[in-house]
Amino acid sequence: MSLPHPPIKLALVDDHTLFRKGMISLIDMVSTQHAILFEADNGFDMQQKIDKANLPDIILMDVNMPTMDGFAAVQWLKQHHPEIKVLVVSMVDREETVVQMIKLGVKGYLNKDIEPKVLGQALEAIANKGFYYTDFVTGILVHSLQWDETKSQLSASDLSEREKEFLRLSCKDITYQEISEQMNLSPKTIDGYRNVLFDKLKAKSRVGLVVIAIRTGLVVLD
Amino acid sequence: MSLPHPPIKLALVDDHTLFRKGMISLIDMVSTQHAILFEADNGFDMQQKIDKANLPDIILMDVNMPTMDGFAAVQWLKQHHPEIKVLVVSMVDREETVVQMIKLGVKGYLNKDIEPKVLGQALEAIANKGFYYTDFVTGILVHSLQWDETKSQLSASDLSEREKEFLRLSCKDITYQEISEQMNLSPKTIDGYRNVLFDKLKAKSRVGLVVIAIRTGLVVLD
DNA sequence: TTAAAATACAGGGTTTTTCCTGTTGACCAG
DNA sequence: CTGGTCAACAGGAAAAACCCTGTATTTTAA
Repeated sequence: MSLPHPPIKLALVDDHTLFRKGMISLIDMVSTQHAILFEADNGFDMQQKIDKANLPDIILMDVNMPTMDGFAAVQWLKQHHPEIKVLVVSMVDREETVVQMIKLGVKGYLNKDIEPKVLGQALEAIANKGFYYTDFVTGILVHSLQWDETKSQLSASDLSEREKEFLRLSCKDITYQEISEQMNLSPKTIDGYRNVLFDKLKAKSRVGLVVIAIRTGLVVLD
Repeated sequence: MSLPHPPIKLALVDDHTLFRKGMISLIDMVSTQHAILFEADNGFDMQQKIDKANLPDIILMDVNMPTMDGFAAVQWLKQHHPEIKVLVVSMVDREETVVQMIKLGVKGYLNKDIEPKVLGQALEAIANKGFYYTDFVTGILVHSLQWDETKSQLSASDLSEREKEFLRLSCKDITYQEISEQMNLSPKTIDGYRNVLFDKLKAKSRVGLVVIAIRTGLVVLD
């Protein structure tokens, strides 16, 4: 369980001093092949302490911090030092938070209540493979992809086949005139479909129709 | 590595007889606690052979099959027997295929060139935890979430802060008049923003703007 | 410092979208 | 057989979206 030969350069960004110190002592226990370059209280502090001539390989990042939180800090890193890998270590495990962080490109997301050896595994995996995602994170990712039919008040079955076809075409960069041609219907009939869908989806305009259709998964963009 | 006590009821859907037989002998090797209820050549065949009084716990499903492929078969199962867990075992590992299958709710996705013992682990995990996702699948999921700046010809940096704001508001169910008010600009200025974005995003209408913005990740729906 | 972008705005016209009311024929149930 | 619902369609008109040309100011880069 020892880390690879070139010492891994680490940095910690977390507003709780005690937690940072605890982390460091844990890392010391699971590995000798590492160096802590700096500790920071928040994203802003990190910006000040980061040394362009000696960048860390991995930054352990908290999410909730004053002044400049984890999201802003990761975004800044992505912009200015994209080669630095971020491992989030946070107490929050809300689906939205995890997904958002993954979207921002973090290489791992650990809950603060994990076993110390998992931390070692994560650091090792990120240093070698480039990422470390637990079953917990994967589960959230999978769940976030699946469109919960129950979560959406309107089920796809509330729409007729023809209405779904109209909705699909409404999400393309074409006029109703062209939609009527592709559906072999009069533009006036299209007028009717639009009106019933405005009512069913509670939209006020075609743009509303489009965003609701996409958000609820009724229409999938190609 | 033995499977849990109540024997797991399995079924296989794959158009290659030889592969099915091979799978079965492999499963026999890694476990004694299971029963193969039936084998099917494709989704349609599966529909015929499935016995409502004795449903399988897990179905091993191929993707590419004649008559009724894996996608259609999984969709049918989701509709008619949502309690059956599907483990995809396929040769294709295209990102889109994997993501699509996960969206359909499959509990695992294995490539056909895996080690036999991984198959045993997968079956065990699906029977117990309900899912089994390899690093391979997780990697694809993570990647599919991250908007590849290079994949998209237009980077977010090609748009000014004000233009991104306009785009964001354009994806709401409001008129340009209302957008102009929210941005504290004249409707005529909004006219200008629309025109430059039509040009930059190669859209022909506001709907085109919306779908491109969402597809490229320039705008995230709330 | 000077020219080129970028930003904000206007006039005025065309096209598309949206909304309202109303008709016709098909199909289904009492 | 008849009333009720539904899909398809129309006329007509107001609102919104779209398009083109042109101006003033500010910001940026050579």
